[in-house]
Order: sequence, then C-alpha cells, then structure tokens
Amino acid sequence: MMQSRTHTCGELRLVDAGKNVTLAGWMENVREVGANFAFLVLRDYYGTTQVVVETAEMMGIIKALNKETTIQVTGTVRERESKNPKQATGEIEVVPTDIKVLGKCHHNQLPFEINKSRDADENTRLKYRYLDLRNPAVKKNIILRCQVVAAIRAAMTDHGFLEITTPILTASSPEGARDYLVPARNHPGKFYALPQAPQQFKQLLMTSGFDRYFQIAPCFRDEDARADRTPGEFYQLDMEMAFATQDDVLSTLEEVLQPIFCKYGKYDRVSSYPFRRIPFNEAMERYGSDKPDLRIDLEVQDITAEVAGCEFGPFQNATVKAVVVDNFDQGRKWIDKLLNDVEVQTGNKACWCKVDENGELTGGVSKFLTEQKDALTQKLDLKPGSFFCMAAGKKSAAQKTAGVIRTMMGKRLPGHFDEEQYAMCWIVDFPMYELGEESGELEFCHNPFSMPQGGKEALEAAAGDTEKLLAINANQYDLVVNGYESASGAVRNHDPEIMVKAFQMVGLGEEDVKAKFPAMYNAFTYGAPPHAGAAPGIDRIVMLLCGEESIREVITFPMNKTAQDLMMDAPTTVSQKQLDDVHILINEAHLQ
RNA sequence: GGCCCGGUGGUGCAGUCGGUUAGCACGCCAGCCUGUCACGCUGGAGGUCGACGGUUCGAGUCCGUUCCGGGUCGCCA
Repeated sequence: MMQSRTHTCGELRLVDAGKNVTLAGWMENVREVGANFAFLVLRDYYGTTQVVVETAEMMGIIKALNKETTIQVTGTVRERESKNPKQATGEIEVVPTDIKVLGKCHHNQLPFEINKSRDADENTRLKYRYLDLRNPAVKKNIILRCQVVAAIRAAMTDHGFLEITTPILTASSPEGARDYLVPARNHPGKFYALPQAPQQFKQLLMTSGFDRYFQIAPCFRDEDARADRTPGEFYQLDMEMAFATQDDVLSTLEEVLQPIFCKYGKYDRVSSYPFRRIPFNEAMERYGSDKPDLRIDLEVQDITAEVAGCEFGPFQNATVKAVVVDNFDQGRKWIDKLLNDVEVQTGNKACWCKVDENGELTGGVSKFLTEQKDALTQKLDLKPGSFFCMAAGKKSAAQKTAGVIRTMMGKRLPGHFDEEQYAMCWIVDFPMYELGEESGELEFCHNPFSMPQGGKEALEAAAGDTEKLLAINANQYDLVVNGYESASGAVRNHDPEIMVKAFQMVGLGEEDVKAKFPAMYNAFTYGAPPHAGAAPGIDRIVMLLCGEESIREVITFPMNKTAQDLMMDAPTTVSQKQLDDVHILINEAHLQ
C-alpha cells in the first residue's frame, strides 16, 4: 500500500527543495489568483504547507472540493518565488502531480470559520467541538495540558511516587458534594456513586503500606458550574505520603509544581519556593479571602475601633473594613460602578470616602465620619487624594466584601496589579470547626479527615466550649495561585480514637464515624501510618498556565454550564428496557 | 432558586428619539485576476431581529411573560 504521507505539513524547508513528497491534511484555504493558478493551504497537526496549483487538471480537482476536505497531495518541493517569513514552511511550496481526496467535507458553509472559532457562540463551539479543536489556537491548550500531565507524572515518579488507579464505581460518601449515582442492576434499589475524589482509597493505600501514592484522578461532583469550575467531572493530581508532615507535602508539591509553572506558564515570573505561608485568619484579615491574589498590592484594614460612635446605620455593632488607595483620580461614575459591582458580587453594600486637597473627608459617607476623621487618618495613613472604600457587617461578611473591594480596586486602578506573573502562597491553619450559617451549630469547617492541631488533648481541653473549639485549627492547607485555589490538602486524622473525638465535638459519635467511613475506620484500627497529602486541580493549573479565564478552554470535550454535552447529546433519555434492567421508575411529575 | 449581562442572515457585530427597502465585516455562490499568504476586484444569494402577548397608525427598538446561553451568589467535605 502506498504511504499516506512522507512528511508532515510543518516539516518542509528550503533544503528539501527538489524532493518528491506526499503530504496529507485539511484544505484550510484556497486563494485563486488566476484562471488556472491558485494557492492551497494544507493543514495538519504539525503546521501548514502551501500547495501551488498551476494546471487546469489540478484546478479542476480543487474547485470541486469544499474547504476542510482532507486530501493527499503528491508533488515536488520548490523554492517559493515570494517567501513568507511568518510561516515555518514559508520558503517552500509543493507543486502537485496528484491530489487525492481522502475525506470529503460535505458542507460548503461551516458552523464557524476554523481559525476564528474562539469568537463563535460557545454552544456552537461545543456542539462542533471536533471542528473547534481543528483551530490551532484551541488545540494548543489541549497539547499543553498533555505536556503538563506528562511532566507531572515524571516529576512525581522522580519523587518516588507510584501511580495507582482507584475505582470509579464506588460507594456514595455521605457528606460533601452531591454524588453522581449509578444504579446497580444486580442489586435492586442500590446505587454505586462516582467518586468525588479518591480520598478514602488513597488513605487506605497508606494503611496498606504504599509509601507514596499519586494519580491523575477523575473526580465527579454534581454541583453547579463556574468560569473556573467545570460541572460534572474534573481531574486532580491526587497524592498522599505516609509518615509525612505538612512540610513534607508542601515542599514536595513546590518541587513538583513550581518548575512546571516556570517551564509551561504564560508568564516568566513565578514565585520561588518555599512559597509564602499565610495562616487562614491572617489571609481573611489582610486580603478578605482564603484565596488572595497576591499580584494586587492592596490590603484590607480594620477600622472597627476607629469608626466607633459613628452615626452611620450599617456601622452600628458591625465589623468595619477598609481598603485605601492614594492619589485617587477617578470620578463619581467609577465609584458608583465599583459600589454596584461589589454589591452584585457579594450581596453587601459598600461605601466610600475621599480626602480632599485640604485633608478633609469628602463625598460618600464623609458626613458621618467628622468625629472619626483623626483616628481614621492615622490608622489608614490618609493623605490628600486618598480614597477608601468600606464594608461593614458581621466579621466574615465584612472581610469577604472588603476582599472583593480589594480585588476590584486593585485590578481597575493603575499601578496596583502586577499581572504577568504567577504569585503563589499556601494558606495554612484552617479552622477545624465553624458555626453553620443556617443552623448556628458547630460543624466541620472543611472536612472531617484532617488532624486537629494538638490532637486528642486539644479536643478534650476544648470539649463543650464553643469558643475554644472554634479556635482549634486543622493541619489543612490550600495552594493559591493568582487568586485561584489550586490545591487542597491536609495531614489526615489516622487515629480512630481522635476521629471519634472529633466527631463527638459536632454531636456525632463512633457509630457515625463507622457509618460514614466504614473501610477507613476499620483499617485504621489495624495500625495506620500518620499520613498527609493534597490534591492539586489539573484543569485549573492548566488554565492558569494557558492564561485562560474559562476552564472549558483547557478541557478537550467540556460540558456546558448546565452540565450538558451538546456534542454527544448527554444526558439523554434511555429505553424502557434499560430502565427496567436497573429497576428505575421515572416519576413523571418531575419531568415538567 | 436569586441577581447581572446577552439573544439581529452560516459566524461575529451595528442599528440613534418607535418611522422608507434592517446595515457592516467575515464566510458562501458566480465572474475577473499568474506570486498570493487575513490575496484583491465586480456582482449575487442568504433574515419570521429567541418565542408569545401587549401598547401604537407603525415595534429589532417601548411594556409584560417566557425560553435559551454566559457570569455571579447559593452550592462546591
């Protein structure tokens, strides 16, 4: 059989002139410049090559074909009369002796132009994702993702980690996100669940004596999407280390991930490691967020004491935070937009004040702050031209609102946002417990797998005292890159006694631990190693490396916001036979 | 579920105060062009302006309802 190609479309150079070659690819474009004279751009994975059509015979073949048809071109490489320095193969062209159609494109009108697919409506792109991916600008993110995953595997292996796969069909876990369920045909009324993370399996692997585990693991969570959060499924670099401390995990991930940001990232500047470690409480105080974007140089300040006695309603019995900038020269329109956007994003109102050229407070809520002026001036280091935006409310609401103010002001005002870099930090010392927003009861703050700092003694000393319990931190940490939570992990609680104790603090007990984590609890009674791990999000890291703002740009076949695969038409109805097999009865009342 | 933004030929967009035949770019079709490379030039086809209802002599434009999409809050141990 004849070779389908001798070279790729990105390969030929001037030195190849005179060679007889066969190329194969897509007809990207045809430029007719005369009756029997045209330039055809042939594209494959590797690049594009110009084919020059000079005969009536070849012209006849080309003119009958739609763009995006795949063809095989056999011919001679020739030096171009006019070269194109912008193209890698721009010094040569191929003069065809034979053009063979491999796969006809039956559509003379595509849903979008391949090279402009990124501009097309997202639904159309997703429905025709196979065409969208023909666009080199779209494809390059997927290629980068592959390279990053390969680099991660190599680095983890170098660090002595074994890649071990864990089940996809498993048991529903009782807390956390909503599960994806799979009906069990052989067990009427019972369901498998797709794992939200391989959390319990990796902890069991530690108990089994595998010292260092990792996996590029698919995770499934049935929760609503965001720009940086794909619905349904996503990938994590799931990793765990036995007999390891928090520092062991952090330094391992720094050694693995930082060079990858250096090598594959869009920006040249990357935090050197060890990355800054910021306790959760400090992050909330200074940045109003547990995922601060450290590329912004502004910080949140607490002015609760300074505004005491102020008549302004929202400041009464409230924590008040402020973000200050100097040399402010924006108008009222800018301020109103800021306040409006803050309210839209946080649900809380913000207010503001300026300092005029005489050092007097003016605008916004200044009339309420005349008596507080001196204290504020000192605390916030106000100068003529200063502007400060404030948020008030319960402590955490004021912090979070101020955090949004910080980000918006930092990104919108000149000189406060040093964008082109990767700024990393670890957020550490997350609280073990928190008060539920609705219930008001003590709950696990993040997850019940973490080891409370101080262990059993700390729990016993705090038992029954909500304030003390709220002050207990967990050995839990997040990696934050440019304001995105990029990894989350913890030193695990490997001691059944402490697990029970930790559960007792939230009104649960041994039976609950056994019911929720039966395998893990039992396994830990057979001698468990202390262990710690984390799970960096692959999609989000690749998104950061590509400089993309939508996570869908780094996923090969993404679902849309409402968790539909428009290309494959999923989810879809199934036959009655299929439903019967798995003992499912559709409740018609839910269909409308 | 709440809120914000959007929906106009195949694609991306413009459309003023409600007023003639709904414009522009790209793509498509035809013709011309022997050195183009975002080829160029001439001509052409292609639209129930998301849907329904209302106001009006007259609605892409105003009002109401609704559907769809994106963003965001809730949610994401």
